[in-house]
Amino acid sequence: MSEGKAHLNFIEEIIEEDLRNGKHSGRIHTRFPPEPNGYLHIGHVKAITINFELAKKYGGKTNLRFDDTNPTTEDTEYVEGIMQDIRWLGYQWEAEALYASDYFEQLYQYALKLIEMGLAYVDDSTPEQIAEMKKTPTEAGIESPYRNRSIEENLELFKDMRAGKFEDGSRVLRAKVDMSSPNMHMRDPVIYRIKHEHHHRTGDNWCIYPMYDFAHGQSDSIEGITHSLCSLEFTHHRPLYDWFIEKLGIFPSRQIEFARMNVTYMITSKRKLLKLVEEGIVTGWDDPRMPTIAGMRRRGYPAAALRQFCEKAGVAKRDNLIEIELLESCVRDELNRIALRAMVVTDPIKVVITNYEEGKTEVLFAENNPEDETAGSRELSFSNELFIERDDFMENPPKGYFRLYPGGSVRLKSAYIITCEEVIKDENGVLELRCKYVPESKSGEDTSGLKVKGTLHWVDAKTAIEGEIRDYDRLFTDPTPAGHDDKDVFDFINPESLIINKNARFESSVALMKEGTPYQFMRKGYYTADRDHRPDHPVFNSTVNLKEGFKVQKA
RNA sequence: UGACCCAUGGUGUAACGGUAGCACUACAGAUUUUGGUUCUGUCUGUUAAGGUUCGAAUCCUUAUGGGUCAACCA
Repeated sequence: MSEGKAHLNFIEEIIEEDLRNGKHSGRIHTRFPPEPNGYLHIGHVKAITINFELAKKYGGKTNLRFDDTNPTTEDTEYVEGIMQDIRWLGYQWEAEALYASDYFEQLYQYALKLIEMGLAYVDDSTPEQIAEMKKTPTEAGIESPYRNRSIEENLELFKDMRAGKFEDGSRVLRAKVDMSSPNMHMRDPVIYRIKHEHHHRTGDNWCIYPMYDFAHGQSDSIEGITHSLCSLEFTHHRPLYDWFIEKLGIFPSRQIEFARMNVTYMITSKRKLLKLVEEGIVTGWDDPRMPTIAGMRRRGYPAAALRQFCEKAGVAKRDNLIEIELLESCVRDELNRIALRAMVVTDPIKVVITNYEEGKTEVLFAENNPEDETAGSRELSFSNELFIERDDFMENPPKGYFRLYPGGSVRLKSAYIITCEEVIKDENGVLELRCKYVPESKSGEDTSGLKVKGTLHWVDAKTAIEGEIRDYDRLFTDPTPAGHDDKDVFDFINPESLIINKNARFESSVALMKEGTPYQFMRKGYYTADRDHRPDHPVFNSTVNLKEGFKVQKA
């Protein structure tokens, strides 16, 4: 890392302050606490990196704890997916994955303790009545008629709740805090509800389940979490978090809130993401256009780039909207370093080399990665029939165009310099280009003395493999699709977010390429083989384009 | 209109009472067998008004703007 003064974010400042004061003997322990009810997305990546990187930086530990206190929405399927995603991001949690449901008995005991202290009561009111009595933020709430039940009665009722003697929704356990607090969360929050439902881990052992507020802080405390990092919307929960810890006299974990990350052209609403899948706008949770970790992985975004992105985006408490260009920059930066180069012509136009012996095939060599000598080189076949990109030829080139045009010369990457001598057309356009090559201009041993402006990618028509390229663009046409009061995100679906091209010609080495490995198709962009990829039928997903310094205006 | 949080270039984030910096973006230029990479440069900023101070992005006050909170969700 860079020398000089370290720029600490506000969480690091708090941690270093705690370290200076010898708090918790210098121990740092964080946690990532997803609810297993969906797939992880870009917003979670932020939370994951903050928790794991902070612990790493200060020699601490990070737990993975599933916040599984609501059996209605949770499932083991999600547990598996979440663990896979975190591992893929490059993080390893402390020991085994933990579950809030492992603490159900302990939490129950805490609740009994609270009742015994006169700080919790069973309320028989309906949900509507409870909401009514809470009133509004500007108006003090009123106390429930059940608020002053005796401790004995509360104990008996709560035990009966656990024993399954009551119907769902007929009663709840509430903490006795302050019905007139300006903080709505302190107005006697519900801490246990009755749900006769099957839990993905505890099965049918319980019919009462703790609410978030009664599970999260205590779980942190049980695990000895020192710094419990969460997003800003939990700020109002902190007084309650502290209240339970204080009344119960348990380990004082500290909650710290940061602003969650928003990225242009992306949405993170679970409901809306689900709708994209259900309506078939995308092919699934791992569609390469999805902001899910699974989607970004399939798209070809490297885990290191995602980590780098979060680090560069920083952490603070103000609302933010980070431009997706920063993410793409991180992706390109990483890919430029590691991606092997290859040549693929996406929209082929045939080139015949008139002065090259027909039937002859020559082997040329091309470096795999100019950024990395150890990446070695590969073989390319060359013959009198080639393909180049349709965009790389213009009959009437504009000023500043230095690709191929009638009478013009270009270098074919890692091969020879060619000159266009004849254009064969029909009414639909250019059919074929007839060119001469310069034998002395062979790449690496060029004695021709010729200098050309342009270098084009190409493939040998005789050995090229035909295949498919799936070109992905932003899913939405608006940078903040969810940020309009008068419009829905579905009003901003980009109709061209996926363009499938089945006419691409790949150099023959594509047969050796593997799913998930990043490649740079020279002068086009970064791509990764999809799971549908086969050696004889290539299928690649576009990850991100190369930066373009020159744009050809289409006629 | 109750409480709480926040306000630095187009975007994000630093500066902890003492030269407003870095990154992304955009735009130039150099290098280049990828119009990529690399390198160099340019543009643009402390929400406002008062106050404290030799000195304020930073401390205080007020205003303005934005956000959050009223699930038996997390």
